[in-house]
Amino acid sequence: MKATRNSERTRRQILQAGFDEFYKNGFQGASINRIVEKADTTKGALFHHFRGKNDLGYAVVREVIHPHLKEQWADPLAKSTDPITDLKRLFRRCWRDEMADGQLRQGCPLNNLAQEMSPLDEKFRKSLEQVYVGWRDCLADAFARGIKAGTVKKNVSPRKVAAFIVAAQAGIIGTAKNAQSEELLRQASRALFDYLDSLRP
Amino acid sequence: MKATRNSERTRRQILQAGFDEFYKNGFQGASINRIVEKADTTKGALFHHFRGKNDLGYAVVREVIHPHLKEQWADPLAKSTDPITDLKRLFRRCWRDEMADGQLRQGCPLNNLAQEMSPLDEKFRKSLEQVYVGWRDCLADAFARGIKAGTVKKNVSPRKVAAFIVAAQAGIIGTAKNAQSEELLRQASRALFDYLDSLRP
DNA sequence: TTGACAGCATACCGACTGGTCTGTATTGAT
DNA sequence: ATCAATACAGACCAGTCGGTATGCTGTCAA
Repeated sequence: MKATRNSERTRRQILQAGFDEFYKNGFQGASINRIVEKADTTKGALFHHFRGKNDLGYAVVREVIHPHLKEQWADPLAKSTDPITDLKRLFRRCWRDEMADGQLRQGCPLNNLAQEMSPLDEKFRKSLEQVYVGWRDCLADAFARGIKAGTVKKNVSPRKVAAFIVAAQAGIIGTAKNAQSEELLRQASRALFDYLDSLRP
Repeated sequence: MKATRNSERTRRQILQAGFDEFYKNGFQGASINRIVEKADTTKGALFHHFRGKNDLGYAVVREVIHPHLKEQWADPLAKSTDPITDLKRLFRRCWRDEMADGQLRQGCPLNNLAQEMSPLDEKFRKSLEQVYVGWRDCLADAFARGIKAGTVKKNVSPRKVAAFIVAAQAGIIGTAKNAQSEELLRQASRALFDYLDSLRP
């Protein structure tokens, strides 16, 4: 029995437990029974707040993953006029902070879900793509400002660079996770930094 | 009833059906029942040739995915002394040929399995990592030869470049699959080509 | 105080899962 | 011809899956 009935709190607990379970086992490998157990509630609550497993998945993308990514990556770059410097700092911070608590093992929650679910469920794909679009747009805008500010070469295409950086980032995290190798993470990152530096005027 | 009893043929049918099913639904989403149905055989046959679902997965990586990747990517580069030119040609061929039959929808079979299974099963991770290591080593060797032949800048680190290219390739295919966009695939690829060109002497 | 309804708990459901077991047909060596 | 051993076939199993139906309980407006 709960301390006091609190709908919003229950919902958040289910969302968080869902995120954890999806992150750990993938969406298809995730178990609703384990989710409600971790959330310290029951199926009645879950199916009261969400229409089903898929719906919970969309909500996790929208209400857990997206805000987290936005806060961690998009917001710090929102007004940057020197994206190369700022990106390198963000990457370094990410490797240092987040790799400690399991990113190297489990990879990127967004990319994990995308690789697994986007071919299987169109709504999933669209939910996830929205996050990617936001991240790419943010990067492209930052590079456009960088060009204006003279911190980036004039003849680069912001959208092209943004598309590549997002892809490279996902790929680096993914291959490093499979190799379970910080060394590989560092090697690939240094190469990415080389690429970024090649965009300087 | 089969035309004639043929152990090797049955085994190959199960491997191929397993590959198809894993590729389409992911490993956890794959169904043994569907696999034996597609392979036009029964559970008896499957469990005669393989110890279980996981064992079939390892075999698919070893005997289907690895040889295919090797033939398609590693072999053509095995003796290259101008990896930048040859890689660009291989990439272009890949986008043209394979994107037609579902690579844009389903992504890279190796990377799909890696992202899903490597955190969940150490044997899976090692099987997959072997393929990645082969691909990276092949690339690194090609760049080392390129340096000697003067087609690549002297001061680049072959291993670093190889790690980055493999990661970028996986990332590009993955993000393009999620976006379902050939345009994104081309944008990111052109940026990768820019990077490759920056390694010229 | 009393309905009315949201918020949840629990028992339960059919479908399907990976895996086992037993039986049988085919094969190759002797 | 005989005898194992191999190569399956198909019934069967316990367990888990996502999802539902029903009913109780706390909350709050009237």
